[in-house]
Amino acid sequence: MEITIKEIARQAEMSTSTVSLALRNSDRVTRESKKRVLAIAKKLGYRRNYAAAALRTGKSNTIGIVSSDITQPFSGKMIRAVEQEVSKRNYHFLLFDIRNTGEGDEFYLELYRQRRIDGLLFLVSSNDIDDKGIINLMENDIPVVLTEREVSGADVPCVLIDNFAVAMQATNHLMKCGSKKIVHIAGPDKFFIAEERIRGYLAALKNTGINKSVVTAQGLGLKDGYQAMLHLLENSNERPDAVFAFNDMLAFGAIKAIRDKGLRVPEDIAIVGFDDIPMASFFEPPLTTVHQPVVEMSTVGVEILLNILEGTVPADYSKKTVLEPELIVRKSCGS
Amino acid sequence: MEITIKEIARQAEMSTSTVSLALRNSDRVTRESKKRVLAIAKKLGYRRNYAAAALRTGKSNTIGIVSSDITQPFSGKMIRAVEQEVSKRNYHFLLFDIRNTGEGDEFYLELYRQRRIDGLLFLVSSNDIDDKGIINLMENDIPVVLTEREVSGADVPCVLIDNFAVAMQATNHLMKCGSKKIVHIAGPDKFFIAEERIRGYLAALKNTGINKSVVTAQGLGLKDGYQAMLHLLENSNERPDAVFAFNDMLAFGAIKAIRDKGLRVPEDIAIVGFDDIPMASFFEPPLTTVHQPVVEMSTVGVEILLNILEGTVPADYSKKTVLEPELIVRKSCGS
DNA sequence: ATGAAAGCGCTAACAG
DNA sequence: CTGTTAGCGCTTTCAT
Repeated sequence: MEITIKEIARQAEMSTSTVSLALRNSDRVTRESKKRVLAIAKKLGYRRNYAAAALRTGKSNTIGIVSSDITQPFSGKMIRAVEQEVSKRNYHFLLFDIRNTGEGDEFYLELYRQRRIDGLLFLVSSNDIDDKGIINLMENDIPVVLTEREVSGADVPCVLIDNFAVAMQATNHLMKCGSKKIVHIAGPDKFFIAEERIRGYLAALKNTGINKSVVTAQGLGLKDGYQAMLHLLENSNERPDAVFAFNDMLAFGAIKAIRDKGLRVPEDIAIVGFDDIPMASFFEPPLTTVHQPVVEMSTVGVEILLNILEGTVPADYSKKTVLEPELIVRKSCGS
Repeated sequence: MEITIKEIARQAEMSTSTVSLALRNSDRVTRESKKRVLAIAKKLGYRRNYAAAALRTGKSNTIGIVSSDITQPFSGKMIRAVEQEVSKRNYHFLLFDIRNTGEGDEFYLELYRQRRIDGLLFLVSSNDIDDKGIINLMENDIPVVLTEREVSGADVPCVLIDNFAVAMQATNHLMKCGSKKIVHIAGPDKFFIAEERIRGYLAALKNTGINKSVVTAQGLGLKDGYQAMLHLLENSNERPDAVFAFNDMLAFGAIKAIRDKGLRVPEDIAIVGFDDIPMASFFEPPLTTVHQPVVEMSTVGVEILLNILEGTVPADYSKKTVLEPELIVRKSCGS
């Protein structure tokens, strides 16, 4: 038989409402009573039935996490950070890969109503869910927090890094290393951040006399980087001497293509990646790349969402949080 | 205002109980009535309140998924497969990284009672949760399914690959390629499968005259493979000419150590990995490794668990499902 | 085949 | 500060 507050109330000789309040540490209950209730609860091994509480309050203590692609190297890190933060604050989370949830926002609306999730954290930088979708969620009073992107024209809480600035920095670094013909392998169009990084790349090259050349990869995997690079090597009349890749996997794919063509990294072509996945430092040559504060990004995202849910948003709170990435210089651009 | 079955009942001029049955497609309701109910439900945008159903039935339509380490390359794949299967059958899942859940089984018992999860799927091959813990869960009537491991002496449903046989096959392959001194870099002791692979390695070498040599890595990362290999290279009087690594990341780490010592792969030292992560085919040299049917493993695991939950376990069901891994021969052992 | 009624365990007015 | 009471939305006897 499961222990309920009714049973505790009986043993403590109080009403269930007092027990309920005591259990939630309300200050409408005396210390004494709380102590008695807690003792009995502990003795009996009482566990709150969240389903009952959820039915009554309409709150489930559960948030939804939507990931771009849980298969990507750093998604795991983000999710683990989410788990830590969420459990610290006595919440749980339901995880969704956006590639499984179909188009648009109906899925999440459904989720919100059926499962009574309290809010939604998007770990998504693509337009698999677009601005309109996000706004629609907000208009349906679903608390939403975004990482890796923002919604222009609407005040949606978000936590970002400055992709533009760091892409510029990466490109500048390549120039500092002596590269004269720098190409950018961009992420697919559907990623908002791909566009920001393109802009950073272009800005760095402005007025330098260096030609601008952007190839868009088909996806985010090794294969996509390989193909993009191969295309570049086989179809441009002038061989690039440097590549700034949208992410490390594309960079690795590109390196493979470069080597397949009998060229060397960094001697013939220098490379900068993005993400600093574990492999980056172990690859030969060790990859110069941009380290993103992914753990912090997701942790902060969760914090903001839970603060909103609990009405404890700090007074000085700004909807837009910007975190600092860092260019990690290793060997793939020469030294 | 949320739409409830009460509202549907009012509009359909039936009782809530009939509506409830109709919505769940019971055959105690006429076709006609079902059709009417469904039409109205659709028109109104009715969404079942799972919290209420959970309170009433004690079932949450939610399972718990426990992962060894969501940061590992193939955890993402497994989890995505889980998500697909689970949502197909109208369930949800709560995800836990075993490194976040602390010691033993109390955590899951708690989870079961508080959140009313219906069952638990372990995607875990380590003894972070031990046999006793698993058995304890079962004795508390929590449906449990295991992947990547079994519990000796207890009939716990599990889905496995034959680590012993394939490790043997991998080692044999190395011999076939001409290696005479084959070393095994094993996974940490806490992984059950590490021991099985050691046994396979040893069995392959039995009566061949080849010395057996097992080094245990400290962890599963690149760094750990690097250190293990370095240790090997610096401390054994006779240099190995082949390495069978517990997984691909260890293999890559080992390769780095080999190269740092001025040796070549595969000319000086041949390598076989395990897991076939995406990088394996792109690495230089492309890595010979064991491909695990991870997607199938987790999909089957979920299927079994949900079948148990819904009482639809097939008659021919065997508690132990064994899946076939496959040795993928590439270039890292010579050709 | 359908309806009436009870109740899952909890929380929240409201009263005292 | 504590108790009484009602009810969240659903499922499930038990009648009819």
